[in-house]
Amino acid sequence: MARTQEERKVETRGRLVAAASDLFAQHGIDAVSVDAVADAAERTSGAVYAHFGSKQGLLLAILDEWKQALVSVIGAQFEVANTAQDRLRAVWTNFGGSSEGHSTQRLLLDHELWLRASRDPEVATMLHARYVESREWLTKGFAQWMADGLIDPVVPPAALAGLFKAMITGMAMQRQVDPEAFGDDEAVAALAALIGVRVDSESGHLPTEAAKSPERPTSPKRAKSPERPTEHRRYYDAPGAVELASFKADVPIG
Amino acid sequence: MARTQEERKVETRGRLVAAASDLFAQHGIDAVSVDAVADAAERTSGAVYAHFGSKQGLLLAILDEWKQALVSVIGAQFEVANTAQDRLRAVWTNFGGSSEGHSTQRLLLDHELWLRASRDPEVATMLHARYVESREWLTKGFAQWMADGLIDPVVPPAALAGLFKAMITGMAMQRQVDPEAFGDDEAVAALAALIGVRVDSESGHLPTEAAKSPERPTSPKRAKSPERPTEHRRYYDAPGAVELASFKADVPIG
DNA sequence: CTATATACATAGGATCTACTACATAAGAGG
DNA sequence: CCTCTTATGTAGTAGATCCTATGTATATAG
Repeated sequence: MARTQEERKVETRGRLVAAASDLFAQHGIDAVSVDAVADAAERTSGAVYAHFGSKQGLLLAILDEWKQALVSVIGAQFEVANTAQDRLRAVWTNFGGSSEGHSTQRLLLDHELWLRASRDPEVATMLHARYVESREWLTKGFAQWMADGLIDPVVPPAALAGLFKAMITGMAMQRQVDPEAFGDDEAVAALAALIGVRVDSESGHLPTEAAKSPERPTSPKRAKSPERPTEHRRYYDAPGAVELASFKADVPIG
Repeated sequence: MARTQEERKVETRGRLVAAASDLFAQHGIDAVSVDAVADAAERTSGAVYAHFGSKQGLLLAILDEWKQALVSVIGAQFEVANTAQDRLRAVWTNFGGSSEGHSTQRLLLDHELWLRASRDPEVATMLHARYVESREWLTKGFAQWMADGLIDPVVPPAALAGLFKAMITGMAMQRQVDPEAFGDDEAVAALAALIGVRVDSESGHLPTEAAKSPERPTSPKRAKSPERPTEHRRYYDAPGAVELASFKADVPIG
């Protein structure tokens, strides 16, 4: 079986990155030796240094590899369900809810990287880029939802994207150490409150976008009765309100 | 200067724990050697092993030491301001807002411990205990606020405590890597939405508790007009609603 | 004042790890 | 086939780290 050198190279690189991701997530970066990674990839440490130059280089390669994969995953989740509540639930179960298997590994590795980024500028730069990308993606989604009248968030979409990710991450962390802190329903309710999901009080469901979209085309001012003093403040009332375009960075979910 | 042996022992133990906390937070647990800790405490590694038996033991001792300190800090923050909005702002600036100095170190060490807890059951047990304690404390506070009619959260107080901490932690993380993701105002707005701060629409302030408390003594059902289909769901409408007593654990802020 | 126990210091061993030269095998090109 | 280049394997080193065994000075007790 004659394989081209390029193929060989690509495969081992893939093997090494995959093995490193798994091991780093499972045992922590510092607890995993370069040799262990190479063994798991059925290669040797020589290959690691030929490809990445150092253990740090391997780490950065992992980060680079992740930029795309993540966005597409969360994107898919957002499109399957068609009530907003169900979408939130899907996202939550996928990224924070299930406390075993893949999503936990993702969470652990993400935190490992976060910690390193807080101390190593090089890692910080790459992680920041990843966050920015995912934030922009989420921002667009939320802006569309707003335009469709599906949601009525307390902050503008750009900030909403960051806060949404922050909330998911925070909730996932909490659940990891203390599973009884809150239930899935409460988690979803909290997310709903943040993004201001409009709920049909009878069905508990959001109208479908097709039916609703023409009704509120550009997120007009909500007709609120001035005599209700306990209404939540909306972002367009708030003094610190900012425009969508003024935001530049965000944090991804995985 | 004749010091009793007990005094000597207590002092070195304190020195070691303090030095370890600082160094671990600053450089990460794995990057700090036992000798480095001892040096910083002006002792030797022998003292470390005499006191804690292992590096892990030192870690657990740090966790133990922290259980109290934290609760009192956040407690103080909650009492200084008297509008709910200002209290939220105070908590946020103290734990997540400022991206330098003490609060960042706390954040880093907290994450370091969280990561270890996710892999080491022994650490997990202690961290869990710490979370439980702080959750119970927060729950009481929120329950009181609800009774005073200050807030109208989307979930019951017990879950609210966990979600509140989750949100703060998540936001602080986000800001660490991407400071431009959202502003302080948006962060506070998000917290306000979660806990359902009642805002006087004219002043933007919550009435003082003294003035408000007699008015709504036990968080009665909010008079909501049935014809407003986009109202947020409240926890007492939700199917997964749970009683306060059924919650047992929570996550501390520091 | 002597004896014992305590709290910490000192020195070193065994192990591990990131990384480096060098070796080898296999594809690429003529 | 014969050479050049590339991808990976092999072996070894220097340094760091956790921990142990033992020494020592100070406090406490009789």
